[in-house]
Amino acid sequence: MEYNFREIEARWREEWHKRKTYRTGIDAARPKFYVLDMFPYPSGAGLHVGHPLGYIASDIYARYKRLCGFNVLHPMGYDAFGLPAEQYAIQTGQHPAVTTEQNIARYREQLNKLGFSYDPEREINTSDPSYYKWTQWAFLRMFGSFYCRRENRARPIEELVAAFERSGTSEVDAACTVPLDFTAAQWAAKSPHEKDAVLHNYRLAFRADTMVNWCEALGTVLANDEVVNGLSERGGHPVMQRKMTQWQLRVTAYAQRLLEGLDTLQWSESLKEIQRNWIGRSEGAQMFFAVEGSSEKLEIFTTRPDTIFGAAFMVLAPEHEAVMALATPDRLRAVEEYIAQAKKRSERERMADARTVSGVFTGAYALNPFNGARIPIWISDYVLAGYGTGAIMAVPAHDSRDWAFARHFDLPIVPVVEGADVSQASHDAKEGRMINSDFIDGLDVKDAICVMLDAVEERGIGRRRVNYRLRDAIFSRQRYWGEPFPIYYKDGIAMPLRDDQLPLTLPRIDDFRPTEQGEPPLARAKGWHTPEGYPYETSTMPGFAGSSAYYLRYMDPHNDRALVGREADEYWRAVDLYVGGIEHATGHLVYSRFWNKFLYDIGAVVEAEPLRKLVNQGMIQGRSSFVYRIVGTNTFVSHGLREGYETQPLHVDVGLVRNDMLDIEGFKAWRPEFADAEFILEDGRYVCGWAVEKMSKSMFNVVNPDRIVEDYGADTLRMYEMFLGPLEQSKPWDTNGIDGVHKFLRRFWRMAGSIGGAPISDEQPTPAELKTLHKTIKKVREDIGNFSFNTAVSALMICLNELGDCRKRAILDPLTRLLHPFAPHITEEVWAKALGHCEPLYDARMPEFDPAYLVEASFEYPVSVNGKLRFKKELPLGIPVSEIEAAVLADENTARWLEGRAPKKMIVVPGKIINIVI
RNA sequence: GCGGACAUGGCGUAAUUGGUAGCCGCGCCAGACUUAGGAUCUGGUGCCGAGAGGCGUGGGGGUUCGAGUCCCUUUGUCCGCACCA
Repeated sequence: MEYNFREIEARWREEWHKRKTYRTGIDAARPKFYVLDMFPYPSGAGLHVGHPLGYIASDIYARYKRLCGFNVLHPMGYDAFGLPAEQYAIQTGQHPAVTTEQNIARYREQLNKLGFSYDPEREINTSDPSYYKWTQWAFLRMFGSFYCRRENRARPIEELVAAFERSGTSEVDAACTVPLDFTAAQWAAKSPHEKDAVLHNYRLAFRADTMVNWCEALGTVLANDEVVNGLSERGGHPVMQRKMTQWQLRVTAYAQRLLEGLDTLQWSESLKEIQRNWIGRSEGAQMFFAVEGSSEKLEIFTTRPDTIFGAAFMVLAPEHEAVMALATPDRLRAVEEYIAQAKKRSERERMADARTVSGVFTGAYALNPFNGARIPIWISDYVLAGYGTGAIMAVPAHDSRDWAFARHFDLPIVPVVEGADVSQASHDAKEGRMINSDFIDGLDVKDAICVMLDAVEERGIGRRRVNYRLRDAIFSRQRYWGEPFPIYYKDGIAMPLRDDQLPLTLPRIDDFRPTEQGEPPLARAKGWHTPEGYPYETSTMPGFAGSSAYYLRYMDPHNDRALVGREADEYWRAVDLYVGGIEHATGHLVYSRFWNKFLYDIGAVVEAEPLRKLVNQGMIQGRSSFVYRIVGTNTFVSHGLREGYETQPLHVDVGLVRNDMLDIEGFKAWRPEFADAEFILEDGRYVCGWAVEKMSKSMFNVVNPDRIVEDYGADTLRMYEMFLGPLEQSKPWDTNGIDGVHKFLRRFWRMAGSIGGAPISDEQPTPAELKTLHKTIKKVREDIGNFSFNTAVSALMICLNELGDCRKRAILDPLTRLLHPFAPHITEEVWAKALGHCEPLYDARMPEFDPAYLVEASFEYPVSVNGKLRFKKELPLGIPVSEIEAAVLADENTARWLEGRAPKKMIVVPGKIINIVI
């Protein structure tokens, strides 16, 4: 009987649904295992063949863990808020809630066809009020908290207020936007608005003026990770720097813990490194420079306090607030012009000419705090307002950017580290001996830094300081399709809703554009205010809000009293395996860790780092096909014959190409312009060219998984996606190879599944069959453990090759279990129908190894003579070296290779190699 | 510019982690069967050479009895960060 995958797969989809096979609950008797995928944003385009790669890998792992006896939580849901649905709504008038619901239905159907073992009752949707209630709830907790540096955790804001009332800022050490200093009396004297502003300076979710990435085309601000090369990640629109009042999350308060936590995670080193760079910790000194003729001090940050005697000039960012006050009257106009020009330039323009040196002198001078030397103060956009203090001391001899600036404006370049020719380039390395540097002359750079840090603190010039590149996350978006803030405004003060007022649901509106006054679309909603008439916040939360704690919600998705109940949290605790793309390295994976650390601080969850192991699947690229049209004609020449013609390559839909051969009739029907196309064939066929490109509609290289499932079945698709190459590697999709995997499943079916062939026998397997089986079990278990699914699939194929035709239960039973994670439908069918098991395969345990057949029981020693490998000698494991030597010398092969000569020595590495030197 | 990863047949890849390079699959070649197909099965397939044999893991050098694997150097590809003081 043929392998009818359509019928088999439909049947088991139905059975799993009916039996609620993958329903998961707390089971204290079994160890738990939590396997999670990064949930998708349900875009209108549906899935292409690249999307399920990670889902297939995680499902294989989840099923494997179940077979090993674990209680596996393996859920799926939808990250449903987001910009594309809203953009689509603006264009078509279709409400995002409607399109999102349609898209989710489509995704669910597509995923369901792939045989994933998700618990359908745990599906979540971030745009569902019962879900975003808890996003709002977490936001309110952050709003009501500050970060106590002394306890190194978040504390209720009421404690801070109490401290202010008691003693002002004197006993407070808290993360803040701007350091403040006031007494209890001064606090008491503040107006409600002033007190509110002070508290926002400390809240973990707060409103403040800040430089933001403003995207005019999208009409919203964007977070740093949503801006790529000065363009918006979504849509690629230009992004400007602009000062605006925005909600923010004080992620910087957690910078150090986010950094340290990385060491406890089983993530790839490269991903950890990306996060370390993103957090960007640097140690140095904060120093104050007096300004000539002014009582104001200029505050700078440097990692190289040792080079202060080489400070030739100071540079301020154009946005620095002291700039206008510093500029002397004769320089004022030049300074103003420069600032105006800098403001006009978009982030992208600024980056584009990063190498062009520009700046103006302010006319003012700072004084070197060590020797009183006059140092001219300049402004330039190579100094960023957002990092450090927005001001630097420039040491052109030892910083390449300062060097370029000094060269351009002909400023002095004084070396303070020995052995550098600073006329050609700066000497940036932190090595060498100090010169021209007063009391630190002769010291090594590293020692000089330490001595200088002490000197700076002793003399009251400044203090040691750690700076982070990480910025606070801008948390409001001027959009409609996101979580509403549970905030209303009373006399201009942001007030939180009470927990029992949650969720604050998103009102229906039908025009999604900003208002004429430039307010967000929510300002159009009628009745968008509290019952008392106080207006609600009109911004909504950004995409990462809903995805920051979703893994917790899966543990307890229907709980309406807590984000996650205590019992569920303590049982499931953390995600044991998280699979997703590397593109979330600096976005979701930073925000999630921050969010969770906060929840941990307030006692809402029990784990500080809940994403224990992370595997990044590679991207599936497209494999585009080309036809070659002879220029000026409608004639197409086959790939191998195009030399000698002037041709223009045209993308052709990969659906019209099979094994690189063009379906000519299909091609003619594809586009009216090709209806009368003519072809120059090679060997009677039209061969297409190909190239690896991003999988996208415009390249006509999108492969839809539905079609693969239709043609080959889900089991084939699953195995082939794994077979394509290492999970973590990017690789192009190429349908060409899929027959090999499909053939394998057909052979398995013929061997184990088909009814009507030879009966399944209870005969004892031969030692060779058993050895093959156990070798395969060992290999597949190891490979799944290492996420090396491609080699696991190979091992299964080899197993069938070696077994030939074997209808023995003792072989087929374990083999079916072993194959099940990869090809769940066919194995269920074989298990129940051909092997006649009554209990579900789902509950079956993996067979234990039979030690008698372990491959390690013996070892094939490679024997080399004078370094040339000659043969392999199979010997039992664990015998002493002397016996190995004797056995090898007695071997007839040895005699042959020695050719009568006596061995000078033997090198025996137990379990490795035997070398004879003659 | 800085940081990271990678480089193996016509193609995707594998290599007991320092031990006979090329497993498995695609493609290709030959054969069988055939209702002629983009089905199935069997065998072959790194390169050069008629053969013996030689050469082969981007290039060059090194360590080692032995290197795809380790070290140095160089070239190329991909990714991340990019005036971060």
